[in-house]
Amino acid sequence: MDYQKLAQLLYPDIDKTPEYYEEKYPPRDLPEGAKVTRFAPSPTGFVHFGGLFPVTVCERLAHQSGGVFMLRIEDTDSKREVEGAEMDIIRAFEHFGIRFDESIVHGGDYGPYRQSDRKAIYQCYAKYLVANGHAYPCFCSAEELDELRARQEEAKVTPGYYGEYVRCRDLSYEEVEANLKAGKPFVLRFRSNGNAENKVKITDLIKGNLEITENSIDHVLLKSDGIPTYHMAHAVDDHLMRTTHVIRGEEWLPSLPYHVQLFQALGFRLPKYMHISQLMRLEGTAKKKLSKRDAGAGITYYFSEGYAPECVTEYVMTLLNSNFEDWRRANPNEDIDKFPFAIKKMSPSGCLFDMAKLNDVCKNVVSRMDAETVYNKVTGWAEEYDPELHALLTRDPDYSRRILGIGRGGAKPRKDIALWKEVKEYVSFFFEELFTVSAEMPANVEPADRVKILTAFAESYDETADQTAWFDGIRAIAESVGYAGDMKAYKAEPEKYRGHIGDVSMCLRVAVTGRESSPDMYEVMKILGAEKVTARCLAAAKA
RNA sequence: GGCCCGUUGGUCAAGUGGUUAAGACACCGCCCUUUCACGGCGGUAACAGGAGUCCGACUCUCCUACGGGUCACCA
Repeated sequence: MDYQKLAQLLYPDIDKTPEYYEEKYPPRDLPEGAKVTRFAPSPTGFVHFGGLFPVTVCERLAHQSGGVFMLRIEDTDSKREVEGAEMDIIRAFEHFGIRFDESIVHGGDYGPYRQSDRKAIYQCYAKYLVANGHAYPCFCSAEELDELRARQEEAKVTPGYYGEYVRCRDLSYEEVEANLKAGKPFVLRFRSNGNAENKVKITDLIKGNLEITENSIDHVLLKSDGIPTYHMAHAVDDHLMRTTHVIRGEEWLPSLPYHVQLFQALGFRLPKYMHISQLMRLEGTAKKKLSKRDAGAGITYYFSEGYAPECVTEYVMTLLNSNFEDWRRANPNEDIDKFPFAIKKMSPSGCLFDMAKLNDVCKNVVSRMDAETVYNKVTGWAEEYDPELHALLTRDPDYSRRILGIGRGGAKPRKDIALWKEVKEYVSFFFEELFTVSAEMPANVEPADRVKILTAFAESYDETADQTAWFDGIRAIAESVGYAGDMKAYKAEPEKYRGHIGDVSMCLRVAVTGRESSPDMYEVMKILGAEKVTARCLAAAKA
């Protein structure tokens, strides 16, 4: 068989050669050790939260080493494509501070960055493979393949197009020509020289040394519409874009031997591989892949809930590099990009997505922000997701900043807020329209005592008093109604008192804020002002 | 089912032949505090199971179990 002639028959319009592209996309001129990475999603209209993991690894590795990070759109499956999805992907990741150096919008010398725009390139290499006997056209119909699969399942053998089951591998030139003339569609298949009895040794930077069964299947390289499958596109694109590190989900591990063969057949140098484990969630006692329908699986969830992007990044980092939390404790205010990201610190096993941990990380990150930052971020979020809150906070920005600033900036900042969505509930009692008198009171305070306490406080509250004087006033009220003004005295002889100063404080807190948990009461009362404070105390006394 | 990857407390995890098997989240207790928080101190809780190698295995090998992935003209 004259493969050269067959290649010409199959792809008469392809006049470029691999040399042409090699020259057009030369090795990158980068410093020693610089990594070139890429994130390559399909524009399906759903941006998965899990994508943040490989993306973050790609971005860190590239930018930390003075390399390049690309975004390549893998739109070779027109059936799954969704309008506008490309921009959604870019916007989503940029929201989390991911900077792409090259992409369909950022440009770059190694494009096009959309696979549907690279058809001629793939076909050139397809033609090259045919010319070298590494690929052949297959005219089997979908029905024939279904039938083959059924037969293999029946016989309990590995399904697939390989070995004795291939039909089109050795068609003669004349047969191919006749099929083409008859207008029969064909796919281009890889002529595998692999043997399922053999193992290939491959090193994965995360998983370590692997021994995987050789690929013996003649996989499809080009679909009948001339568009490549993932595998072909991966080899051609990552070679031509000069990717040094292929970072992807571990679902690709089984096809790795095939990719190794392909790179060999194409004469490409193999890139380094890093396969990242999938994010899981717990269902009963079983770990399940975080799937589309789960809360938190879609990235838009984090927008609408009001997760600050730096909080999410922080959490992602704790899962990606096991020593990140230690580093953060040692460098609480350092820019996250200063963290030395290490491939070695990545876990080979999959982890569970832990919402509680995420929230804890959020609280820590938010607690480190100053009032101005919080104000700007919350209003920015609320503008889109909670117009009522936005209107409330922007009505009097200084008032809002004072509220959001309580307990902030000290050595032991409060950690009340994890998500912006929670801010409304948190600040609600500062706004009359959201405040409701609470009838709930500490159970161990007699209703009659409660009335006495609240009335006495309302009558004596002096908003000009300093914190000590203010508290002394409360202490005096406590003692006047038979409550211990000192916790130690109370603990020593609890039977001597009707309650303690803590109970009294709680009465005031509930009356003024409507809740059992709030920031520092002295600050809260000063911000609210004497008029509201006394009015609320009297209202609560009545209730 | 075949093939592949994985398995340290409820969760995330340190650990690379000899450790009282870190730390974080969650949970519980105590302390601090005017209270809720915050913070501090402490506690419950783990090497999936079985063989083997070795003076000695969480660490190495094998088997089993469990979990996950993959077997498309989808990525």
